Amino acid sequence: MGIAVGRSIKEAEKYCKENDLKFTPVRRKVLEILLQKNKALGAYEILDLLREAGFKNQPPVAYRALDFLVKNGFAHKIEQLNSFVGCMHPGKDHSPAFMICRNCDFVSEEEAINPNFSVSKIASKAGFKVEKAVIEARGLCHSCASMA
Amino acid sequence: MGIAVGRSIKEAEKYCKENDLKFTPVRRKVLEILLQKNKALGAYEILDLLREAGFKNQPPVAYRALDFLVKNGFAHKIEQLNSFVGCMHPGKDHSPAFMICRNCDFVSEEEAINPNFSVSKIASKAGFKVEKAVIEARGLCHSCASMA
DNA sequence: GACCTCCATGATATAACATAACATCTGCGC
DNA sequence: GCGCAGATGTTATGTTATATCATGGAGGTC
Repeated sequence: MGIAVGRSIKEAEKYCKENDLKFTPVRRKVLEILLQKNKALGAYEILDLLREAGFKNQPPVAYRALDFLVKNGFAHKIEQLNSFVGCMHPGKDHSPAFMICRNCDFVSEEEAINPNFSVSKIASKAGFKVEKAVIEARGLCHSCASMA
Repeated sequence: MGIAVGRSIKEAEKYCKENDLKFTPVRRKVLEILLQKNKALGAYEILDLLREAGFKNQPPVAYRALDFLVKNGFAHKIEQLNSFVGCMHPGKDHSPAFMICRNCDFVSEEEAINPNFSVSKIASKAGFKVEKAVIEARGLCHSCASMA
């Protein structure tokens, strides 16, 4: 396991302990999978990896764990891909924006909130109260762009 | 048919003529449905409405028409809902941001590009070249917020 | 007009993504 | 021990989307 992965897992564990959440074996394993693969994975890919690791592999197993991780900020769903990524800086209150490379499928997570950039600004013009913003860009990552 | 709907259909027709695209009966009907309902519709809802209108109703019928409309800017896919909306100002080159009301399901389309707001700004920090940006906010629309 | 090509449509099947519903187990407070 | 709440096991099904191959129809070319 990579050092960064281990650290993220430990942070998740700590956060759960502090907030009375159960960081059960399946949940931990799914988070490990997401962090280790470091790319967007579909629920059924995760399911396969769970089975390989000796867990049960009916769809609800993966979806429940993913719900938990997403709800608590340890993972995010990439709507365009119907897939999931581990969160690179859990715990922090954040507003992620995802950059999805159409060539290599790598997904990078950036911070979307800064003084010049806020979905709420657009929304307020429309009298809309934002609770959650999905920002996902498709294109080419630095390394794929330089190869082209 | 509403006046605005008729106008949008006419614009689509004109655009297709100018660009050598075939604005066929199914495609026109799907666009009409989207504009008339003025809300996000799933492919299978559209399929039902097509059947009622006397069209064939296998899934590819709807998906093909939707692909055409989305590709040419007459409609957009709302990724969070796996559904589709007619475009409020087709033809114009634009960067839409959607506001989805969790209470009434109404979807409004705003313009996301302005000097202070650009996904590309976030992306360039990461060396990422954006080709398409998905921006979708969930929350409460003005009228639902004021009722609460 | 016969022929060809291109794209749209028809039709069948299946893949991929997600959840409902209900049973069982487990940790924990009482 | 008992009951509660949340997690997991299990079966079934619902929902969204695409692959594939056959057929049709408009327009160009000879």
